[in-house]
Amino acid sequence: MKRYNPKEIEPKWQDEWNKSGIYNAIDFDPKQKFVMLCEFPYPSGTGMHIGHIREYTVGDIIARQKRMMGYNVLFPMGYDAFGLPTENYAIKNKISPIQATEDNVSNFRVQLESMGFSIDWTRSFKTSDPDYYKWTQWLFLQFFNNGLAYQEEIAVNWCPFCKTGLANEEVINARHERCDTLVEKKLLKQWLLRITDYADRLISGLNDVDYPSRIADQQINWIGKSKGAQIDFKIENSEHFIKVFTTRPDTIFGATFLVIAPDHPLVEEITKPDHKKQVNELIEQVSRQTDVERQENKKDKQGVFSGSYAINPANKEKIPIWIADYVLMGYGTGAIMAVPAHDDRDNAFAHKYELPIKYVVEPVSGEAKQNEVKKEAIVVALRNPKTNQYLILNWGPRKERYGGRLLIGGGINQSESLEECAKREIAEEIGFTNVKLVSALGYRVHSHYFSNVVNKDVYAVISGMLYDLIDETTQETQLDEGEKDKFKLEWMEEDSALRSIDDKAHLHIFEALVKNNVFSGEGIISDSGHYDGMSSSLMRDKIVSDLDAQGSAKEKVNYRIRDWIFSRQHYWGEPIPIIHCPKHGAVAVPISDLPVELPKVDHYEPTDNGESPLAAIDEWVNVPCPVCGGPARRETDTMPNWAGSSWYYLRYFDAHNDQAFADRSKLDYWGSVDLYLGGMEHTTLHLLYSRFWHQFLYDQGLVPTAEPYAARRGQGIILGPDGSKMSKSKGNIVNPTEIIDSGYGADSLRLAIAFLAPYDLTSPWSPESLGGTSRFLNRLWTLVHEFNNQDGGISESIELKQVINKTILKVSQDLEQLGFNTAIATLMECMNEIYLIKAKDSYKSVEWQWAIETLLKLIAPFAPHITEELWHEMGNDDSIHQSEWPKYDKKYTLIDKSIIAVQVNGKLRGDITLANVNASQDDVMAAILKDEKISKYITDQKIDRIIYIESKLINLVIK
RNA sequence: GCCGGAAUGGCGGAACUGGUAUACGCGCACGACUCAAAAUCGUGUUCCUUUAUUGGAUUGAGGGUUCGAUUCCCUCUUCCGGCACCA
Repeated sequence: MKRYNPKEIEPKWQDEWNKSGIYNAIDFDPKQKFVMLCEFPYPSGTGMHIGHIREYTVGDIIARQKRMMGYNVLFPMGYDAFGLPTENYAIKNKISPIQATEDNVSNFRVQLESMGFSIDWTRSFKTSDPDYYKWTQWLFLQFFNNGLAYQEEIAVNWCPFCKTGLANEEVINARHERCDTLVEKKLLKQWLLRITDYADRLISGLNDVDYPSRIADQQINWIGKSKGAQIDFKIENSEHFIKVFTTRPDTIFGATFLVIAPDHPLVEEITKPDHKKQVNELIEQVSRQTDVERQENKKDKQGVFSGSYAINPANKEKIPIWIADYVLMGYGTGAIMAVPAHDDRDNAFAHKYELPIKYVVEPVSGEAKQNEVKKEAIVVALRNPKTNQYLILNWGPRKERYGGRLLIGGGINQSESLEECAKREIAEEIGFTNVKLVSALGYRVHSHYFSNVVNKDVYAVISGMLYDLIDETTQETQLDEGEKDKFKLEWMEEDSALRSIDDKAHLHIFEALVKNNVFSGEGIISDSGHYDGMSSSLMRDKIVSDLDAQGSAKEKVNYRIRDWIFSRQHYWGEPIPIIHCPKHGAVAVPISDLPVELPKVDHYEPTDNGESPLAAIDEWVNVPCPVCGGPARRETDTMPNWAGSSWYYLRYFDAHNDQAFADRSKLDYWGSVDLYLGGMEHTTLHLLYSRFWHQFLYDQGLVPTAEPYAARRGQGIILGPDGSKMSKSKGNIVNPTEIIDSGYGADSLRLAIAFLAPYDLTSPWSPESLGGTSRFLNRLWTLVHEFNNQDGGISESIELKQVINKTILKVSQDLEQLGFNTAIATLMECMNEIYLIKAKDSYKSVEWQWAIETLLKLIAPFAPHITEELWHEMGNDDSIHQSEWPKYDKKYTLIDKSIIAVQVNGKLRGDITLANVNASQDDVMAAILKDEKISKYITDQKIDRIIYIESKLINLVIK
């Protein structure tokens, strides 16, 4: 018998497929289309890594199965070729980036083919092809012509290692995501794309696509929409207003000062002469700070008083204007109203500079009920300073509406001060008389609860206080006889008290007093004129509309996302197709002159001065203005490497069109991508950028769909065998080419990688699993060869039909949900069972022929080479990959006998087997009583209840 | 701090809308074949107890709902990812 040798059969079939072109997609085919897209690779010098293999293997499995299911599948591949790594690689090796790209691309192509991916190579391209980037430039001009691409001088994130400006999305923890270098700020004139105009659409569009919530949430998070109000505060003795953005306009009566950013345009205007020195010092100090230092100094906020005051438009009060580093010019309006009572940062700042704190929101717990008894009350946290413990009253087990552990509390008597009340309650309930007030909560707490003392619903407005116990001598308590034993006293440390207090209002008071928490939640408005008593959510709408009526506020939505910085100061990218004319400003390069090709030069090293290396090439830079023909200069910045990938999927629909980025009829046919696989790290980069481009193109009527990708799945990272991220320095990199060459072959690798874990899960690579998958393929090989060598014997096996049909059902279901690991497990199980069946009987028959061919088809998407080989060895002439996906026969997937689990009081005590599928409860009970092993658990017991789940389980409840 | 996700044998992981936890694979142990090894095949493999039978425990921890919870609810711990002086 011939041995299974992947090295022999895999290249053979790869060649065969290449020649026959069976994987090429057909435009306008009447079959239903399916676009299976995987993120195209960046052709680096190091070749493909295992992460690529995972993504493309999974994409290939789906593409192959969909093809067998009768879809017209487009499974394309290209190369994301522009960008820094190639440029750096070329500089280092002293070759041109064009050459470096060619070399790397052909290397990738060989690797991709060695995996047997069913890619339509006729539609392949790389983003650095002038034929391709012509259209990237053309699309950029659509943005430009619609005012969505603009130039501005701004402080950009500058990577000193890569010597280029970066988009916010490329900066992770103040470092460049590619090279991990700390970024600096540099003032440069940059091209930007107005992605902020699409912020809302990028959020709402997520409702129309099938993305996992972790991806959608991350994008929503990144866009950072927050609803609030913009409020104008008039500067005293000035015509100017300071606009502040706040999400909590309901707290405006608590605004005791304003803070503006050090780089706010009004700083000079409001700074009084005798404050100038301090203000300038602050500005200088802040400007020296790097982002990292700013992060570190977060806790210690620096600020100075400007000397000016503003008028709070809500109550016309005069409040000081401060300048401080914790307010950022880059978000909102660069100015805030500070409400130290209800904001952590403002609170810290107010404490540091001794600014007033005014409470205007009071928390509420419980729900208001009809006919509540309203009362004023106090709650006291009593501390023993010697032991640092707090007194808790234990009112017995916590019931639905009363009991549990509480602080000391009680109602306030008429004409009694809070302190008198507190002292009285402590004395009455506990008996301590020598206590001292430590602090009182600045606001009250509203609590709706049920009192079992008066047997009524109570609405208490509670003042909280913290007392120290000075003298532990106990005096007789003055409780009534009945009340005495109602609670026990417990002394607790702070932590256990926080965990033990059962009532929300008491807990809030305790936490606020002991931990000095700032209350930033919702509640009831107080100390705010005629708004008192409103809920904060109602107040929020009311105050904005009232102030709006005076013209000093309006509703406002703010976004965290910034416009996309689109300039790069590098050679290896698409030139931005703009010509700067002294008379006409920035002028678009006419379409007939596209593409603006990169000049072929010897030196293209980046510069330190923020200028692109292209700026030094005079003969390329100096061109006539397309409008007036006068002397003008080309834009010398290039596009980021996210440009080419923002629309590449559309190009696959019509890859070689030189009249348009793609023909409209082909765009209409292929529509949007049906399934898009890619890395989680692109969620707020490429995935967001390309959705933005696509939405814009849709608005321009250039594409037929509103969203580019109907469904997206993010892939988990494959870690090194040691469980940590693969990296050169750790030496734990797994090289796919080595695995193929070692003799396991592509099929074993494909199986191992798909079997490893669910696609979206990060998990470590285990080299041993290749042994398992390769054993599985060997068993398949043996099965078919033994079958082919049999001569005669007839077998009719219901069992065989059942096994195969159940496998068809399960594998089809699993693939639908991208459950590759469980699909393979099912196939392995199927193989095990087939071996058991075949051991019982000779198996040359029509039925076995069908069973084995079906099994081959089910395995074909996972292991395309070996199945194609065996398919042909069984006498088929066509390709298995063009055969039809098997359908299951329902008759053989149903259960034909029942094994019923028997539980007694929920504990498994055995099982009984009945021939009848729909056995009644009485049948089952009869069988149980006959079964000694099980019935011993129920003899002499009264069966209280029987729960019977047909053909599955019976549970006998015994008292 | 905020938003996601996760926690199941020695390891990767499985379990549909609550219904026999640990499928499948790896690893390990023993056996067969072999002079021997590898490969292959067979058997076993959650843990504790026991020679075995048996019994008991078990899905990060604690509580709840239920006849029954890996699955639902509450509290907490740890880990991973994202955001973060965002007003």
